Formats: sequence, C-alpha cells, structure tokens
Amino acid sequence: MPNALATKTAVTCENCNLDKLCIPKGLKRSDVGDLKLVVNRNNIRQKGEAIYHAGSPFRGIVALRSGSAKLLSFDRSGNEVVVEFILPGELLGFDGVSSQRHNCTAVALETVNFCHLPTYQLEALTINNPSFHQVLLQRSCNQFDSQIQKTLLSRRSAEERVAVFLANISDRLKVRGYSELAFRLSMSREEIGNYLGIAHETVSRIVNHFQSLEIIEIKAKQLKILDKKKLLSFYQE
Amino acid sequence: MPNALATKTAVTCENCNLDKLCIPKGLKRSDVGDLKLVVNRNNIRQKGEAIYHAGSPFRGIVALRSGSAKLLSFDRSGNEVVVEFILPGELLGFDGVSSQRHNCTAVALETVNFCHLPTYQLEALTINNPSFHQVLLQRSCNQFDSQIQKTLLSRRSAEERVAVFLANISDRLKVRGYSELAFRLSMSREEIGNYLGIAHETVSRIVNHFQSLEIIEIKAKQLKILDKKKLLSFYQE
DNA sequence: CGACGCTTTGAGGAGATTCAAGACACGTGG
DNA sequence: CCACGTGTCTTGAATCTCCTCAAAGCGTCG
Repeated sequence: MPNALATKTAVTCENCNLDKLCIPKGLKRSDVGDLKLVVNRNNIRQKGEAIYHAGSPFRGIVALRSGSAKLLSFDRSGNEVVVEFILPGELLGFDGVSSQRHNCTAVALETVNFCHLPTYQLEALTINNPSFHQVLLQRSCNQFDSQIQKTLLSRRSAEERVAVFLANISDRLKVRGYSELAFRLSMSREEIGNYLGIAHETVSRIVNHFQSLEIIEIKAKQLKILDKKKLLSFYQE
Repeated sequence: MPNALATKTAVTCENCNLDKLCIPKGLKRSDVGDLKLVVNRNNIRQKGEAIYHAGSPFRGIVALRSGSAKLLSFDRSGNEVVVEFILPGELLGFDGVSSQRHNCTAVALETVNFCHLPTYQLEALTINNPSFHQVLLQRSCNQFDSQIQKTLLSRRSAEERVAVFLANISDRLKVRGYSELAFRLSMSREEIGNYLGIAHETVSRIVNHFQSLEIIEIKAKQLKILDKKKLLSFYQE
C-alpha cells in the first residue's frame, strides 16, 4: 500500500524536509538510500499517549517528524521529572541503548508523527555502513552535551532558567524553519517548571514578569518574543 | 622498549585488571586483541594537570587506569562547573565526539595513569569490527544515563545529594575491587559542592552532621562509612 | 453551561547562600 | 624540628530566593 503511493506522495528520508536535522544529516546520499528502506514511517500518537515506556525493552531509535514530546524519568517517589523536550527532527530512544531497556518514558505533548528505526535494522545498517554508526554515536553524544548544558543552567537563578528555556526553544524552532519569535508553547507551566527544576508558580510569576517588562507576550499558549536580545541579556550577565 | 618488557610485565588490555569495566567489557576475546594493539598506554598526569582542555580538538577516547579526575565545564562567567568525577576503569572524552572539539576540560585530582585510543584508530576499529562501535555507543549512552540520574538528584535536598554522592562513590569503588566502606575522598568540599550544585559550606555542614549521627567518620580526606544503610535511608524516603 | 484543569496571585516559611572569622592541615624554609 | 604561611575546612549569623499552601480567575471541552 505505501508503495502504491510512493511515486507521488510518500515521504521518504530522501525528500523529507527534516533530512538536514534527522539521522540523514551527515550521511552520504547513497547511505540515506539504505536508511529509507528500513525505516517505519507514519507512526502516530495522540496528546498524552506514550511513544515508549520506562522499563520496556529497547526496540530502536525514534525520529520525530511533527509535533512535540517530553522525555520523562521518575524519582523513587514516583514523581515525574522532565528530562528533555523533543521537537521535530530530533531523535529519541538513546536512554535505552546502554541497558537495552528504556529508563525514560516518552510522551506526546500534542499529536505526533514519527519514524522508527528498529533494532535489528540498526545492527544490519551498522555492519554494511560504518558512517551510519558514526552518525549515531555523534547524536548520542549530542544528548550528553545537552544534559551538560542543563547542568550549567541548574546553577542559575529561576529567572535565568526561564529566559534560557524560552530562547532555546526559539532557536531550535528557527533551525527547523519555523518562526523564532512567535510559536505555540505546547507544554504546561507545570511541565516547564518540572524541566527547569522550579515550581510551576515560579514559572508563572517569571513569565508574567517578562510580560510586564515587554520582553514577551503570551496569550493562552501562544508566545510572542518581543525582544529576544533583552531576553538573552538575563543570562549573559 | 615496551615490547622488550611485554613478555613479563607489560599490561595490555587482555590482562589489565580493569578489563571488566573498561572498553573490553562486552567485547569478544579476539576483539580485545585488536584493541590492545592500538591503545597508547601509560600516559601520566600529576594532580591539577589537564588531560584535555575545553575547546581543543577531539583526539580520541581516554580510559583511566589509576587515580581519579574531574570533568569540568564553564559557565559564561568563567566559573568551573564539575560535570562528573571519573574513577579507574571509566572512560573520558565523549564530550568531544559530537562537534569533534571538547566542550569540557578533564583535570587529574591526583596522579593519574591513563590509556588513550586515538581518533584514527577508532575509525579503523569501527570498520573492521562492528561490535566495537556498538560498545562505544553503549558507553556514550551510559554517560547520558548518568546525567539523567544527576538531574533527578538535583531535585532533592542538599542532605540527600550528599548522601547519594557518598554512596555512589562507595558503589563505584566496590565494583573496582576497592573497599566500599573506607576510602580517600580525593576531591575538595569545594569540588563536591560544585558537582552537587550546593555551596561548599553546606557540604561541610552536612558531612559533619552525618558524623554526629555516626553514619560516617572523616579524618583529613580519609572517609569511613559506618552505616551505609542509614546513609541511603536519607534518599529512600 | 458547567466542570475540570491550568494559570495566576498572595502570604508565610524553610532551606540554602553569602559573608565573615576562626581552626586546622600541609608543605616550606629557617 | 619547629615556625610560618597558604589553602582548605568549619562554624555562626543574617539574608534571600524560592517553595508551599491557599484561593481565586480563566479557558477549554464535553
């Protein structure tokens, strides 16, 4: 069935508008050809549904095509801790590689569409194609890097954390071709606070403070950044 | 010169007492043979000296043989932030993989001896030996996992953080065959505080509090854990 | 339209920081 | 071997940031 449509409409890795961000980034054209043959496309989850659960066996790497998601862990009291937010073109699943079992849960923040690269294909690709594994290693180390950035941020004040958070989402959306100054914040205050390590009331207070300074404007979940420079100045000392 | 001694005394990957923790872990015997041929052994750094610097090009993966080290990043005011402490058998350098340039600095906390697996050998190994890259990917994802653990910890009180920190070092030393209940804390209060995201005065207060509760005993840098169960009870709610 | 969840806002309090000063340990040189 | 100086560690007091608890406002969706 997918093949019947392939001639005209099907999206493959080669013509995906995310190919500059997703796994194909850094791969040769011919290698992308190998990739497109083994990827499961068009997996859907609705808001609140899980993409995978903590504790479940690792089944492969996931690439978000549209929508956004959160990656969660749980402390031993069972409280959610948001480890990362995931935007289109970003990869998911590295939390399952080292023990072959996920230690995080990935949940859709809105309807998401994702591709899935199953474990056994992953191994096959590796053998035939060393540069593929190189790319994968790079991406996984990337995750490590971004966790270090988060550590740095955790030393700053609540105000700085919120400022950097908003600027960071803006930057990532820009790279993806969306507007960097007006977008939907699909996560709740609760989730933002949880991610930044501060109470949701604190998030709310700071967001409203930024509004009163005319740095941002927020209605419902729609965010406008009025002065990104000023926003960043909160972090740049 | 190393070859002349090889018959009797030289330590290679095959007879290294860290082979169950280091890169060889998870590799077949024959693969370890490939590895031992390309590793530079017996690199030394004195206390305070860097193993590599943030900003320098990535030259390969480092494996600590003896001594301990700290992995640092810097915030934009130039303050040190301790990202991780590294014990014997643990790997270093993943912070340089994704951009091919280190974004952390690694510094010896005492005299260290380490092995070095250079980039070009890394690539060669990958091509001839897929399982090797598999192991590398696993280790890098491990780093990611431990950063997530750190995030979880950053939500807890200062007391819990110190308790978990001490228990964690104890566990890691145990795996390495050292005593889990009596060891040298080679890092300063300052460095511990920096790692845990709390002031060094707070570390001092808590450590002394644990002493007064007869959970630990500390003289100079020598630590004795008198009641590990009680220590962990601080974290287990 | 009503209910539920998310967000806002206020007041009070707890935990950790900061600043400051003194104790201690270690290495150097007399 | 002891005196000295430097850096690390400890301890106390004042302060501050952020959290917790509580209640009200707003939006959204059946």
